Amino acid sequence: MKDYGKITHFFKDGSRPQASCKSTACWNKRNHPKRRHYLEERYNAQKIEKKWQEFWDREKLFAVTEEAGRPKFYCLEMFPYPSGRIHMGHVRNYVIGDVITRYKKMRGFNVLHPMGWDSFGMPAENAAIKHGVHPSKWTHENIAYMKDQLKKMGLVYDWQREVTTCSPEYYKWNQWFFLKMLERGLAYKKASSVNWCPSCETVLANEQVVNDGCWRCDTAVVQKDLEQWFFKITAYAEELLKDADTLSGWPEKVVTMQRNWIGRSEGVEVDFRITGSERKLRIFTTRQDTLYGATFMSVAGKHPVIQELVKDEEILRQIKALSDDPEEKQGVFTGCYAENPLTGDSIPVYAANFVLMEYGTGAIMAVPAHDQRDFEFAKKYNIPLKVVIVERSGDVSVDPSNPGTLESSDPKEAFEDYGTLVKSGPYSGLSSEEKKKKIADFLEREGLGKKVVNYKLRDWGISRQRYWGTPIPIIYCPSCGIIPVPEDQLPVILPEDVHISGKGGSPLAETKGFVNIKCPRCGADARRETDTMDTFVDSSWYFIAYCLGGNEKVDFNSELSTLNSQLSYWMPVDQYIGGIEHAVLHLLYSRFFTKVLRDLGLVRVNEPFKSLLTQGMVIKDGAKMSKSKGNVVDPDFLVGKYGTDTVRIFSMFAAPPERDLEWSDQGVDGALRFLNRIWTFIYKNHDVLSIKAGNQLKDVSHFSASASQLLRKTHQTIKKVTNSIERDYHFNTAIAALMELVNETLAFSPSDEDERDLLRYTVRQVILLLSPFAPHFSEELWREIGESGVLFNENWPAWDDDIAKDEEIELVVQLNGKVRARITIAAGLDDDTIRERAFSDEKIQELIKGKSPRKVIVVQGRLVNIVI
RNA sequence: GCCGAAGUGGCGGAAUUGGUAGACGCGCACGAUUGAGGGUCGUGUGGGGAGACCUAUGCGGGUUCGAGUCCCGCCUUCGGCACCA
Repeated sequence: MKDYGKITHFFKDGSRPQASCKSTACWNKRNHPKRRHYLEERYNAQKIEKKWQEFWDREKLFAVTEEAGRPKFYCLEMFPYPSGRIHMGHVRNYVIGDVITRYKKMRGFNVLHPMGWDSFGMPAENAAIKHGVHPSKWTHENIAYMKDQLKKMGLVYDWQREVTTCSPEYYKWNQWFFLKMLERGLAYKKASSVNWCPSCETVLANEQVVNDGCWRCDTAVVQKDLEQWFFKITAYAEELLKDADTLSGWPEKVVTMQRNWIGRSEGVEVDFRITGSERKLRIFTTRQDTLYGATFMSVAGKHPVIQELVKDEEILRQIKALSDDPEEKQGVFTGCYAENPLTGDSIPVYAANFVLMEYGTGAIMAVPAHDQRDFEFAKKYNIPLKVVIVERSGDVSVDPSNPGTLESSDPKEAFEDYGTLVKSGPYSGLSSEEKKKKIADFLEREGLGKKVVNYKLRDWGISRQRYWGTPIPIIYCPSCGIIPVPEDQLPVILPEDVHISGKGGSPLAETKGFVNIKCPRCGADARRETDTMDTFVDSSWYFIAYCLGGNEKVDFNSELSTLNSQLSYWMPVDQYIGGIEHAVLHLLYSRFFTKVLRDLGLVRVNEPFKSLLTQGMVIKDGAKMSKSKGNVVDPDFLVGKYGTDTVRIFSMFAAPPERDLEWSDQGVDGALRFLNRIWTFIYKNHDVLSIKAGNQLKDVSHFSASASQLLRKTHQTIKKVTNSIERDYHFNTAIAALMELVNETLAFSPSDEDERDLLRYTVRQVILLLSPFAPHFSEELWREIGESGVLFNENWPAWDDDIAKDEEIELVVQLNGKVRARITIAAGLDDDTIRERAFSDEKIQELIKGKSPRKVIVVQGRLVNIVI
């Protein structure tokens, strides 16, 4: 175990950062050579930040190893796509993580805080098309630049664990997972109608279509029939849903979005016999209680039954011509009739534009009286309604034989609620809920149907017709068919010498050296798969790669026991921080991958992320920062102008992390002012403060009122800052509390040596509390007050509740709930005494003169309310 | 349409279990320092009123000694889903 506490020098070569008082006005320089200033007179952020960044980097202070018995904390921020430069959203995200990391470190945790690059993806290809630079070169240059930016922000990571998803060492394992999933039937290929982005010229998964547009470029998505590879995420639908209940550290909003996305519904599948045919039409419904009310059926335009049974060309033409406008219900009568299995009624079968082939069975029974869509459809095509459920109306019981039907009363809309059944044969008079179960049982018993569970969640299509991604390790052989690349031939390297034109299809298809290959089974000429994987595959397990030591160290074939000891030490991620935009996409895929990896015996956790913090956007002038709006703030510029500590303080102070943050240049000035005031104060009081403070105060009994107050405030602040961080990472209130303490500290003038001790003690606590937020600044001041260790190896300050307790409190005296007086009393008096004090107040006596109070309420530490 | 979150000074935002509304910061005003500006420091700052006081947390009700906080009904804004049978 590293003993950080014993570091006495600063750099490995034994040199120390030089004390640097250049001020000629500094008398200490002449008179007290042994107590020289460490600080310069003025706060020069650029200078000190560079120094400490080099120091942290050189000492690798955030390199961690598993230490059995020491509590771990895995703090993770969503890794960036290396688009070229860090933006303010990154700054906010990563500063939050850095503050948590430094805080947890000071609380004694073994903190894993890694960083990497989500470096496969379209912008690299676009750059290649536009500027003729190879995606690889472009990506690696961006990574180098952005890594430097992160360091300049004072973010500390275990860079030894860095991952870069576009490197073969990394994407090899994407391919390996693919093969493992193929073996288990979790990866498969099928032809289907897919979402196609004409601009990106690639397929998109369902989750990646946002408002009918591409999640990346907003281009309208079209449907296209293609063969592509899928991951069978639906095999885990039930578990993903069930385990959503265990995500107590996640925002409820995100969990709800995932539940809705999975979209579980319980119902029955029922077979309807088609009149004059052996063909049965299977439908899915969750409202089998309305089965008696079915007056027609609807099937999707693409339903196979149409091809089988409809012979009339004109009808087929009309079905094809059905509009896909969601506003307008449209249908065509197929000429077929079906039999209701419960009533034997013959009802017409329509093709309808609102029935989805992809959900359920692609066919429904239509109950216009109890489903709004069916209702609208029935009205349009003059199909009769049959009311089978009526509202339960209090104590008025409905006579099942004569329900007073709504049929004649021409309802305006369908009655979709549960209620009491009418006109439903033997089930009449029962409640919907009761009948649902009975009918389901009956159908199952009679072989007419079965209970099923349906999900909205679709399998995850991962094929992308792009170059800059992980090659799918598959070979197509004319005689052997689809052959997986043998495991020992991984990775299938993405060739570098390709021509990227941006015109149609993947460039890999035209790269002969890549495509043409011998079949590993029979040796015949064969072709490689030229699609690459969705980049969300890369980000679905990167948090596991970090645990194993980063890019080069990942090896899932190595001894499982070694793997397991690393993974079970670090996993799950204790705190994950990132944008809400991944609420479904990345977070759902990662949960799925974790479960698959668990079933492969690689990890032991069911869920990857214990707690999730979704930070708000950074906005300016009321809108999200964007080039087109011209309201972007450049982090490089800010750090150059103010220094990163000021930027960090403002970012953490201006709003709680989950809310949007309105950027304010004047607010940043204020943050700098705050730091400057502390700096100047410590510099000016050098002769008092440069003496190292003890951890205990000697004698506080004779303290002046102002000294007692400062001591109390110090402990109150430690408590408040700690609680703000622990409770919900509300750094804004933590910093506000620190500002209050600083204000009081600066106003304090000690009157003797014990009180000077107090000042030293308080300043020491301030620096410790400030250090996660303004780390460079704090390290510098730490030296000035005679300390030598590294700040984040110090213990986080503790408070004493007895000292933090107020001795005197101001009490509000209310008359009938309105504040009428304020009295100052000693803390801890009993109710009777407090009441007495309240009544003896002159103003109160005046106001209640002659009246006798009806009631007096005493709230300890708060107020007295006299009701007259 | 359905689901969820949020509405507090000129602005960003504070307010354990219902208990002093507006902490902290920005801005603004006045004063000090300075030749001047900037910077820094001090004082003040929800609205109304000379004042005692009155009035204020989107709007309207309710519960309570007491409501930003709890309940009912609306309005607005922002997110998510949107024919899922």
